[in-house]
Amino acid sequence: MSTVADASPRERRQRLLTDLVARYEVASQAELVALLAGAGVEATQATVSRDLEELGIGKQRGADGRLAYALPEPGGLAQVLRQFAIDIAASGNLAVVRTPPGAAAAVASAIDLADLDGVLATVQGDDTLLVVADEGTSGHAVATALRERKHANPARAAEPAPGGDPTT
Amino acid sequence: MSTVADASPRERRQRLLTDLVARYEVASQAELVALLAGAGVEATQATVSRDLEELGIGKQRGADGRLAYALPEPGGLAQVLRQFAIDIAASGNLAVVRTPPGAAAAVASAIDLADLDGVLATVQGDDTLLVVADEGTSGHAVATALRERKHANPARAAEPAPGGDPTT
DNA sequence: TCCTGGCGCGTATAGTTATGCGCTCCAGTG
DNA sequence: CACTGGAGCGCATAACTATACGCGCCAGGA
Repeated sequence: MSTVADASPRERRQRLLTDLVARYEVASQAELVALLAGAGVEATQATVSRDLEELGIGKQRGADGRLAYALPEPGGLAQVLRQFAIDIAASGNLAVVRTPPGAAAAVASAIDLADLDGVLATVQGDDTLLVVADEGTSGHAVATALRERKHANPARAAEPAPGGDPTT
Repeated sequence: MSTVADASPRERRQRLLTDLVARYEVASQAELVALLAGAGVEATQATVSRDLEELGIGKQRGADGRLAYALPEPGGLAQVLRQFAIDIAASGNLAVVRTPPGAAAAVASAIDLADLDGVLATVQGDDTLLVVADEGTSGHAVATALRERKHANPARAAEPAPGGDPTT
């Protein structure tokens, strides 16, 4: 598929965009158009807008509260799972995730940080990790949730889950 | 400080906003205004815009590529560092991060996942982790980068390199 | 009490981003 | 070759967001 030698102008532009967004605090598409032009790539704001959508790039607040373009969260759980979770199974109140050797810890802490509903704790070895389900939940449910995270694309939050809410 | 009993209308509104953004995929401020109204809170789009800035809320791509408001990244490196990195020091080609007992692994994998420039690898114990700098980089440089991540926010800060002038 | 400064917010509008429409450039077919 | 369908993109503009400005409210000092 995407060979590096493949230099369609479209791909080149998008690659450059990703790079610009990662490296600088860019606040507007007009700015991106200018930066692209500076790199010898012509494009209009409309094209950039469409590219940003395809690349999954959004706007987040910088240190000063200003909006700046940002790549899709690289530390997100979905990303980690997609990269490292070879297999996700369940037994009793446990979900079991297999990973490449040495990657279990990374997956475990990503799960911990994601603070998923129904997850009580994680323990990991080298290439395997156990996810302990809360009482009232099953390992299967947790495994399913993890699989969803893995296959559903992005990092987002939009759930019914009326229980256990810190606010309000 | 922010007592729960403190029912300033402003604070109430912002709390509600945070909640709405966390729970639903909201695409526009007009929508937020409507949702607020539905919860009995009157506000205009301008006010919402200002609130979002204060709350650090940005727009990220949802599953379908559409933009939706999103809370500041909870799993991000900055967040992890702020929460767990007690001290960041350096010696030779190493940066040394102290954490609360047991948290070193989480910080290490967050750093791994962030894929920082100049970072070759990480090794961690229970409450300490070593970050090995690339050749050509120093432990001090890495430590500085980590401190910046900790104190600044997600995106980077820099100057447009190619003489592009983002005029307005 | 009157004055003064700061904060919060609405209004109006400038600034920014998304998108309907139509054109051009292929690749695949007959 | 001519024909057809689809992808990619620019133009113009609608949709959306940020902000300059001004007003009203409130606390502190004279």
